[in-house]
Amino acid sequence: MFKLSKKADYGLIAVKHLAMHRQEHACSANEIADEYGISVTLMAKVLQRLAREGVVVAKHGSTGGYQLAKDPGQVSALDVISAIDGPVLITSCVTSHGNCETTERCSVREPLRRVNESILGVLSTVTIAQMSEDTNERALVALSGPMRSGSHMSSS
Amino acid sequence: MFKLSKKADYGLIAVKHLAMHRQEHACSANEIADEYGISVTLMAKVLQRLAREGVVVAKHGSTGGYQLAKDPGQVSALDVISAIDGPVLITSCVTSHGNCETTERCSVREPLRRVNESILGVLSTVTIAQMSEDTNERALVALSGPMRSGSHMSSS
DNA sequence: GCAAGTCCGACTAAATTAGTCTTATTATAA
DNA sequence: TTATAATAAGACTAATTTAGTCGGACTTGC
Repeated sequence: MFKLSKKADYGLIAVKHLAMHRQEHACSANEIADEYGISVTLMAKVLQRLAREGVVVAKHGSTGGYQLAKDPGQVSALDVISAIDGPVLITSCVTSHGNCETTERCSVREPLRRVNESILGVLSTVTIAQMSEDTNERALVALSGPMRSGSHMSSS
Repeated sequence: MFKLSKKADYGLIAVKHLAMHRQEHACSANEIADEYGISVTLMAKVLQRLAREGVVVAKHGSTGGYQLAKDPGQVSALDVISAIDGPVLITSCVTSHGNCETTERCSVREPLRRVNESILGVLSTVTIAQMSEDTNERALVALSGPMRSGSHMSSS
């Protein structure tokens, strides 16, 4: 399809959570997973991947957990997504070395490469800090009423 | 991941081919698949999907084949992709009715929805006509030399 | 030193996607 | 009218990707 993997999704949730508890203690995978009703082991897996890629830092031991490695304003959604899923490429053809078997005859490659860069641009623009701000707004709205339908129509 | 499906890829190739042979006879699935070295049956499957969605029109019979339903300038990459893969949604949460189990607690939904719309915007901007133009440029360049590496660095 | 709690990496299972095969339908051409 | 060449559609298999699990290693605190 054209979808973010669930892991990347969880990764964004986790990183956002860490951003909002930045000044406090390190958050364990257990704590985060519990808060959002996600499988603990799966969340742990996502976090350790983020740690390996340097997005978060892990602290071992009984009081351990994870913390953001950088300032929330310095971490983009693209950083998180590509840390978990690898480089964002909308087609296999787009990769630097990648030539699919259709190679020279395939003329959609160049236009798609341009589209790919646009998407990278969008994703790298959005920072964790922005996503956290947005959360606060929504939380306030949620307090004033349930607000189910309406207010968001997708342009299909 | 975050990748276009192969079928969508093939769909774009096929539609582009049809755009470039617009004034001529209808192109059969066999002809297109052969030209790009793709499995005939798979290409047929992709084309019949595009026909069902109204992107191309099918002509039965011995001199039959496929033709573009609209002007190449009126068909966007998004039209082709969503015809084959369904609506483009970067997360399952983004859908109109869709509430993942994390529902209210998940605060990444709104920011991601915005990102999703940006991507839709990019994809709907690119038309088949543009992609065909681009092809012609590349063909000319290909004549003057192999040109392998260089000229495109991805921002990773 | 010992125990509790955490991270880490390899492994297995499930779901999605890619691709194939077969049969039916349609329209042209002889 | 009959043969031929094309699309249409569905079931089916295989491969890849993604989701989720398990046991081991490490660090802290008692």
